Amino acid sequence: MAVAPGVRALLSLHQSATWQHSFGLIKVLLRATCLPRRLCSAPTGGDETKPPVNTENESLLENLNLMGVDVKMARQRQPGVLRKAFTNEKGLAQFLQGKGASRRVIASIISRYPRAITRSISHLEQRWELWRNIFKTDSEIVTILERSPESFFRSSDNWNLEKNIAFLTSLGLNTKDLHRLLTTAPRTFSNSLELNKQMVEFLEDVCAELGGNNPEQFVRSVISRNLYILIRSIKRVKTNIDNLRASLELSDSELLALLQGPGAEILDLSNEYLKKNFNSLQQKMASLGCEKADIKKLIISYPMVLYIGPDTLSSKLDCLLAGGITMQQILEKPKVLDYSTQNITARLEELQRVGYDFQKNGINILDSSRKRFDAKIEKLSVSADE
DNA sequence: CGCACCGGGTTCTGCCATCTGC
DNA sequence: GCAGATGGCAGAACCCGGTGCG
Repeated sequence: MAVAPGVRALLSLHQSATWQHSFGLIKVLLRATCLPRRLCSAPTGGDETKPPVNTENESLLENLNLMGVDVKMARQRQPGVLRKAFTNEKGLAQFLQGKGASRRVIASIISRYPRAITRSISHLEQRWELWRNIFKTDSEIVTILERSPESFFRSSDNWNLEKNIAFLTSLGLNTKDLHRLLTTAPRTFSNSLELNKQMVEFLEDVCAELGGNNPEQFVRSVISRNLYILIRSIKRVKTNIDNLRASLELSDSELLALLQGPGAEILDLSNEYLKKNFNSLQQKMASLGCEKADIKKLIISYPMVLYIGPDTLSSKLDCLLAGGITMQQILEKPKVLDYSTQNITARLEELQRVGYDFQKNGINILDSSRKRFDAKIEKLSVSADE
């Protein structure tokens, strides 16, 4: 999964004369990449002199307005960019247009992440090339940019990006994993290599401390199950792990199994939220007559239950219980909690209509796709008519 | 054939705080 | 003291279908 060979050469070129450090380069770039007439904004009347501080670049504002950028929003987000003497809004717009972005999308990107207009064309080309190592088409990238401009533009360090790709690949993540990762949590790739390494090392340590014998596999498993893990702080993940262990009184092997299994999904919840949900779950279940062991069993077999907010969970449980389902059945088939309260309510009504017997048939029917559920109901209705 | 088990797909940014380098 | 770079935070589920087994 090596990065395209040409990219490295391009990168080192760029490194030796960066946008920020060479005014000469800026001028060359501007001449090369912008339209002839007022390529890029310069302060009114200003020559090469810096504009007075706290003064916005008028011609830049004009350009942005013409491009449909929400200048008010841009000012609110990154006021400093509007004061810059030299920017590359037109070059950026042309570049993105060439990749298939619409005028509206380009304006939206700049409005939400103004610093994008400080990136040079060569920087953009290099970065795009690196993303293209993972995405098959430009339009996929445009979609991500529209969704999260910051993920693409926040860092000016293409070398770091390249190193990140190499690092993540070295963990044994395949192309498909990287694709999912960059699609879902693009910020991961703008993290410093060091930060990503620290999280990986932390996870490896967790695995080793719990007696796991394959830390690399553990890390792959956690990342694959929770694509957001690398954009969380170690503190957050560590606190959640510690809290889970303490509140469930888990042994090392139980915790290890939980973390590399379904538990990975809840590691990135905010600490307070996880704690709050655990407490309210505990309270709710106690009020329904559950033992401590029941709670532990539920969370180990279905940690996603801790994802559900107190109100949602409470109404979901009430709804199931009111429909004639027992807590014991829910504990056996917790996946029914996956479905929305609305969905569950509607299904319970339909099932009641055809006289479905949960005691006899179990509750698995609630955990099925819409298609399968409807087919089942259809069949039950027919046989009831006979 | 019907069912249960199980894993996968979708998704998650936009703001603020803190440093750093000029 | 600036703008840039980067870390970190809050927010909060739902649904589908392949497959293998009885």
